[in-house]
Amino acid sequence: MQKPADKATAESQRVCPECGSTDLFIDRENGEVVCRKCGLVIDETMLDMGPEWRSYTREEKESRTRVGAPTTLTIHNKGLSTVIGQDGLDGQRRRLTGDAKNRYQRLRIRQTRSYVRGSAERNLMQAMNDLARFSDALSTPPSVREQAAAIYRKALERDLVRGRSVRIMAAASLYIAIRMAGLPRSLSEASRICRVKGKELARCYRLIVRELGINTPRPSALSFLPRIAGEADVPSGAVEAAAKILREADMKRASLGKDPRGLAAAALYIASKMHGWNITQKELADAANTTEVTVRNRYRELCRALKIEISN
DNA sequence: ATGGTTTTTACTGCGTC
DNA sequence: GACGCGGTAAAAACCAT
Repeated sequence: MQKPADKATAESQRVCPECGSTDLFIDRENGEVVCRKCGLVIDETMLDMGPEWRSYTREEKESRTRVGAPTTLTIHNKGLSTVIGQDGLDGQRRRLTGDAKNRYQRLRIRQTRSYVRGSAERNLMQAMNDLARFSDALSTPPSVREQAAAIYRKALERDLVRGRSVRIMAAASLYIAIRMAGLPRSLSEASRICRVKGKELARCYRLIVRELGINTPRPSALSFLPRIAGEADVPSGAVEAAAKILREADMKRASLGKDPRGLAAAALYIASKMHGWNITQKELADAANTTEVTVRNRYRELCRALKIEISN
């Protein structure tokens, strides 16, 4: 599914494929390389936390229906379904003999018995389509998209999709994959870009996570730093400083239960202030998609918790 | 449903450019 | 006066029970 570590070797002189910037941020915390300009995650060593399609032992592997790694999960099938007509004519539009008619009748029955599968294929086709668009819009790396596809297939298998919108379930699968990879994307962001209702996205997200027993780590404020910094035009030196602040805050348990984006914005605010760069709270709040008030509150808390003071 | 926590909305006062 | 900042109260959103 994904290659292990063969390309984690030389990330020194890389260029962002999205915007061409060479200003890449190597986030050792998450093992990612992130473009400071546009926030694209270029490379990440993703943990495959996929629930069941991974096999740990030989017997397990052999008991799987899909043996070995599938080439890709993002293609619904190879277009190999066939429909058997009912008009009692053969390929040359001649009448079939009674014998042949019976044979085809049986075939048709067998095929309609597998109707579930046919419908599942249609469903998958639609879902993979949406998934492709969404992952494109959210510029997620291919591995995440694969993961999302796997999650969706699993959800479909478990009959979680019935009665729900394919679009939303696809978006939810993608968002889960994003969370599993620890990418800096918020739910509201995902819902905006995928054009689905945030509430419903959250519902489907929870449903899948619960039913499939996936555990999604809380998004780290660290992972949001490069993006917010880029959007607010904070000098990149501030990112490291802010990261330091956040790590310390984590250590002191000062960041529990707080929105990571607000934390990241506040840390950047402190960092830039200490360096004499003037970035306003509003700019950071906008970049982080939160409010001034939240930035202020986090700012205050961080200062108090870390006992650092800004001269001013 | 309910209560606790967090974020948002809206408004105010203060200092400075 | 507009702007950035700090603070607060109340509403809304969220989460677990």
